[in-house]
Amino acid sequence: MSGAHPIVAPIGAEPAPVSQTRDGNSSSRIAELIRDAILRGEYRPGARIRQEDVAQRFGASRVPVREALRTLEADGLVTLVANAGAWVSQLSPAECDEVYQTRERVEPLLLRYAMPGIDAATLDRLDELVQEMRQTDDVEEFLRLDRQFHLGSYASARTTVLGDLVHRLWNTTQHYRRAFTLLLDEHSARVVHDEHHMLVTALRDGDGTGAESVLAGHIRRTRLGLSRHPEVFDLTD
Amino acid sequence: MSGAHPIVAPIGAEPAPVSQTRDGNSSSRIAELIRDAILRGEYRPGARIRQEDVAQRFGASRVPVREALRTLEADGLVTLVANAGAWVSQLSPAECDEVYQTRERVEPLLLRYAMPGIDAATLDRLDELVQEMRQTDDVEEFLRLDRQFHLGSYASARTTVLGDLVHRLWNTTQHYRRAFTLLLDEHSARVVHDEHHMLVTALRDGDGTGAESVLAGHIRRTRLGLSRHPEVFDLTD
DNA sequence: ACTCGCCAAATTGCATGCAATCTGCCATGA
DNA sequence: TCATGGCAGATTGCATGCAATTTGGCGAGT
Repeated sequence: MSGAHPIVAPIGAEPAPVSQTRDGNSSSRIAELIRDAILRGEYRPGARIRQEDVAQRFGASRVPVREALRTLEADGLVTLVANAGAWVSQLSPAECDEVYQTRERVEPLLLRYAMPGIDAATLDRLDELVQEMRQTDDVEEFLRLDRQFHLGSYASARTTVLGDLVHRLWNTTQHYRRAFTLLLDEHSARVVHDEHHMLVTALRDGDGTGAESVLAGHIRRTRLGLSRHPEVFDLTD
Repeated sequence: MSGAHPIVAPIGAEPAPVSQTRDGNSSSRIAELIRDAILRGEYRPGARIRQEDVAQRFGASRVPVREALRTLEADGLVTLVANAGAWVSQLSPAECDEVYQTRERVEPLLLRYAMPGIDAATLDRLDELVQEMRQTDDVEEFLRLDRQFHLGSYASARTTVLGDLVHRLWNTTQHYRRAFTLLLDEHSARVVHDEHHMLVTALRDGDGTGAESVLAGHIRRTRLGLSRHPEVFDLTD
């Protein structure tokens, strides 16, 4: 995520490079591959990541792997300890709560940035996603759709730092969303779907304040739900 | 900043390493040195950073320098372009506005986290800083005191991600705060000082909501001030 | 049975060197 | 005069190899 939107196209004292992020970069590629593996749940929180393993797996030497791990550390997905190694980051209940409180304040802002760019086609697509979420029973499928729904609602925001920040917050809490989704009873699930629907309705009505408020409440509800299920953080791997 | 508070002490499937961040790490050390140089203004926005130069300057090879640059890229202080090089990041007016809007929402939250830990001694120290800011005429001194004041008011917050996030936001806007401070007329400066004083008063009264609101307004005022001075972003290096 | 200290294997940290790519300048031609 | 192509120097990207540190188990001692 980070690096996807460079803070600025470098224009400097010295001639600016062409801004074509070729990304033929081995370390960027590896960072993305490890990130995906973590988000998919292939690497689980607390699991150790050995440089040599990753290097061999992706056909590179340990140097670009180390750079990728630095990137992921800053993303909050990996915890590095000098001379000891790298582990997939874990969140304590308090830390997860912190991330959700941050999301509660920041995502409505990002949504506001996105609103001018949300057209009818986007709204229809969001409605579709709400329906698909209502119909699926598969946790992984739900997670994928939920992510598509929310990040999709932000997609038209022409931001640089804020979009990246929200992506990071989503990534660091991905595991706990997965565990929490498993615990959703039918009533809670219905509330979630209704809130999604209310969000789309507010967006369709051009009600920015309403949309912000629905979204904040939605995140808040999830945060409170998580705080009632500390067992989500027991990683009996 | 990032890495100072690992998301969590790694406790995992495999034996957990001792959490003593020895930081004898060459790349961490170099990241910090470059970060300081950027914040001091020694490297200016848009300036190119050559790996070999940094390596020689700090007595290391290019490998740890590259890792440090990756860290700083994720911090938003450096922009990397594959096969071309590293530049000190620049913010466009729109991006800076974005960062300030984010701060406006996030810093009051961090302040709320900090409040329970703010004792009388801290409040006295904050008052002292307000006085010192009133008295100084030196821009660098003011910047230093202002940073101490605000980050100091957050210091007792026992957070992990939120504290780091705020530090990052402060760092990426440091150059523009410096340029903006130069433009402050006497009236605006007085308003700033008064707001600082109001913040301490609210904190002393245990008025959390008031403190949050003063802080949000303070950041907002600065943001609007910046938007009236686009020349701050002309980097005639 | 339990603790402590030590040693070999495993792993990380980094310097070196070479290949790939880009930058900036100069020659060539319109 | 200006645009274009291409080459040499400079710079980045990465594989290799070695030194430093940690890990985990074994044995001595209590």
